[in-house]
Amino acid sequence: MKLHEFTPYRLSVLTNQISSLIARAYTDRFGISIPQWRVIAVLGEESGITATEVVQRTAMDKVAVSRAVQGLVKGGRVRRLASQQDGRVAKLRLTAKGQRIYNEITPLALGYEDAVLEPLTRVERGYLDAILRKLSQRLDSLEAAR
Amino acid sequence: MKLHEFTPYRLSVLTNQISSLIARAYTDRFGISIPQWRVIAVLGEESGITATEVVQRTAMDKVAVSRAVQGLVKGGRVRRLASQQDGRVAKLRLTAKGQRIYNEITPLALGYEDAVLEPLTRVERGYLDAILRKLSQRLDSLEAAR
DNA sequence: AAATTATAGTTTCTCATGAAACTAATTGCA
DNA sequence: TGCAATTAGTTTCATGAGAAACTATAATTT
Repeated sequence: MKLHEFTPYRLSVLTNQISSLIARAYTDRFGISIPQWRVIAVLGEESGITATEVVQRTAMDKVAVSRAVQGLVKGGRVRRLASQQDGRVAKLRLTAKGQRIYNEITPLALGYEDAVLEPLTRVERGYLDAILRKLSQRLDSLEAAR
Repeated sequence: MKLHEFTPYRLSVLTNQISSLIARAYTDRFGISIPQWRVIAVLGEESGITATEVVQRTAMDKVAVSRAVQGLVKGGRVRRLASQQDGRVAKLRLTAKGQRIYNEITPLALGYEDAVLEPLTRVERGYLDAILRKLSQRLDSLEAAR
């Protein structure tokens, strides 16, 4: 049993390295956390969705979404709009300020992705995509089976 | 910008899924955390090393190692031996109980690895290994450059 | 040898996170 | 209709993690 050959361990170390690299950039330049960035990203893709829909699209915990949205609302980056039909839910939209962050942060994020993937060949990138797709599906079914 | 196509995001979600699957198994069956398991794993590979050497071999934070070791000592799984030559350091060894956990947990861990990687072909596994190797190196150099 | 600097490891403080409990509103059903 | 069961979202509570400060020892400099 060699820890450094154990795939879950290798994945974990690598992912933490990538996440903290990117998290630092987000907090330094925009003062937002990764959960907040994820919320902005999905609202930038699709506006007017509810917190529950954000949960479904991001695999985030609902508590995490709740807190991220709270912070974004406080910072004037997201607006909450009470739904007419259902008193429990609120539709979420980026404010102009939120939209501006989305516009600025997107190329930054893609730049980091490029920087990280830089050493991979085109073929390796294709495999990476296929592998991630298969493993995600696999984990979903392992979780479902639990 | 599609979040679900963003590689760092995909890696992060996948890794968290794998980690919590495995963490649950460790805590349920052995009452140890992932940091504690990592310490056990390196001590199982190489006995008598110091906490600092554990830090170097695991990419863990030294605070995390300190706490993990504390818990393991308290649980009678690890023994601390003051060094003769250097009053600051302690050599760490698995106790018989710790060794037993190592022996039992290793096949369990490898079983999880197999279960997770099951949908990948032999070729994909080879690529995964190469990709992880390259990306880890890449992240090390991105961190060094910071 | 005394004073400075470096190293091993721990403690403290602050913040993030997830599970469970909770509130408020809605839906389903007797 | 009215009561039970769901659902959306928040709050509380218990952990866990990292940064910085701290203690004790060792190495280096003068």
